[in-house]
Amino acid sequence: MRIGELARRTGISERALRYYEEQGLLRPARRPSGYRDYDEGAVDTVRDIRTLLAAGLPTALIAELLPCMVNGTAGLAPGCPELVPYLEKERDRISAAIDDLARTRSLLNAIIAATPPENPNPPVCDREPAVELATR
DNA sequence: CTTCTAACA
DNA sequence: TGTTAGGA
Repeated sequence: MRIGELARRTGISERALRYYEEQGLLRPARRPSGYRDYDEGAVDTVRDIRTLLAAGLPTALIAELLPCMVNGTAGLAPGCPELVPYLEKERDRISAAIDDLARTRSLLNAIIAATPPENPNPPVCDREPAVELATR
């Protein structure tokens, strides 16, 4: 399929798809016309790329990881276990990030729970709202 | 009409 | 990343 179809099927802009190729994340074949030619697997690969990027993994690591997670099997393909240490490091970083967010959520929950609705005597705050608050 | 590369009021 | 120019 050409880039337009892949973009539609993944919801990722053509611009981003070309950028991923530039970063070594995708290696589409080329047609005589020069148009990129993606195989069906590209759809899933793009999903993995988005997931990994969203989690904060560096593109360089993702580029090495993708070819190591071939078929739908579990574990890295043979000849790839050297990546495990890096993956463990990313996993630990993500765990720490999750913990930080959980603390933030707890703090907000405490504030929300301790704030009575329709506060008749609001705390002092003379500043104007920075943004229009939705009234719904 | 679709895609390509290169570049940025 | 978006967008656009200038081509194929």
